[in-house]
Amino acid sequence: MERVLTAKGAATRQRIVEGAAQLIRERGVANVGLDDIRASTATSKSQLFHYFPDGKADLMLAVARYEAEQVITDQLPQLADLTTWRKWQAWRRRVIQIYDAQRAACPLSALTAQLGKADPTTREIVDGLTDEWTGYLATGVQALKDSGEIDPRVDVTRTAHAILSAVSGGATLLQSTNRLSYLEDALTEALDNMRRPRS
Amino acid sequence: MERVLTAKGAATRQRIVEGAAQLIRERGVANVGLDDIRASTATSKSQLFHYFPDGKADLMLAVARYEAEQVITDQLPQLADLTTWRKWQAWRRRVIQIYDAQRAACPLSALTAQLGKADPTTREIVDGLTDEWTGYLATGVQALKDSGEIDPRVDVTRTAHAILSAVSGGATLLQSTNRLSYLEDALTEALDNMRRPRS
DNA sequence: CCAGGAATGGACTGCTTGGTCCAGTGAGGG
DNA sequence: CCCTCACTGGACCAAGCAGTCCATTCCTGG
Repeated sequence: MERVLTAKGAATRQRIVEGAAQLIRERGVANVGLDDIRASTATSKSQLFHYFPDGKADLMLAVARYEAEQVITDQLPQLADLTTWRKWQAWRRRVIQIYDAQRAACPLSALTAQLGKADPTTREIVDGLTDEWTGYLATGVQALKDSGEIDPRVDVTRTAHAILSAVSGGATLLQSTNRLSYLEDALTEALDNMRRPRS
Repeated sequence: MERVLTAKGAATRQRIVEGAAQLIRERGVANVGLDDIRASTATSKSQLFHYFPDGKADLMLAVARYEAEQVITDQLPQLADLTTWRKWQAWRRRVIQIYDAQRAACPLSALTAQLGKADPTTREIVDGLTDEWTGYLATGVQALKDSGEIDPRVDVTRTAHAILSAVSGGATLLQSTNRLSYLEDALTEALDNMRRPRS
């Protein structure tokens, strides 16, 4: 599976993945062919198959991995340091800023919906991203509990799930309606909710 | 644009739309061709173009309209009667039941992501659905305020947006991860949040 | 400096698929 | 009864696209 790559080869491969990701964000995966990627990245057909022997599916998987990684790194460092209420707010602003800027598709949902949902490799990528993201959020909720900033009766997992759902849903609706308010409102509510006393 | 349709013709057209919708739910829009639809609905190529003169795009739009309508009607009558807290809970159960049953794709996000996001007709369909859905939810939140079941300081629009985002995000994550807990947790939190006293 | 494998260019192929065309069939209104 | 027009069947076409192949160039270690 793994081939020997020189530094130059690795650079070309990376250029292909990033160029393909860019095109897919702009036009959607259905409207991007290998020839488009070839033209956009100044490569030739044989290079595409040299670096991705299994063809388009192989390349799309690499793009999915790249985008999944981007989703997390775009939110760093805030996502990894949710230790105080103020830092949660900073993360919230960061998330809104990211999605406001890219508008287009949340790569996560775009790729999930469009690559075969049944494909186990795709599932693995998405599951990994979801778990990692949930983990960061849960750690942050727990930190607020530990420091006494929120009610100790708060259910950590459920709260983390609710917050992630808010981001995901807000991003989906942003993409559908081009209105940012869903994401803003959903995040505001989900975060405020965390601080309200339990009954 | 509008052609004369006999009763028989209308039935055939409807059979095509429903069959196409079914196939798309199962396999995703990228993996459904006109020949698949033709085979699955026991029709011929010429019928497809007879009822949808502009071809595949035309048919896909009809499917989108059909699915958007389904999203609302599936939630009736509960969605239209959110006048007490118990009825909100009944709606919540209904939503979870629907998505648990269909698992596959939320037709909304599936179609949104895959048809051209830029296409104004698609946007119109999705916007209409979103607005209608938000409207039902906002009416329900207002009803609880009017009856005194929730704090009068609750922001109706923001709450409605947060709840819709919770459903959308929960559905997206269900589709991605095949786990129902995101939707359950997000809805539980969003609804509980509505009842908590404001500060 | 020279082999040998990595990297690149681009022509070519075969299949899939959206879309066209025309020849028939059938049912309802005059 | 029959004439018209909606309806149906399916062969056929052309374009787009993933994937193949081979010739050529580049780079690096020995």
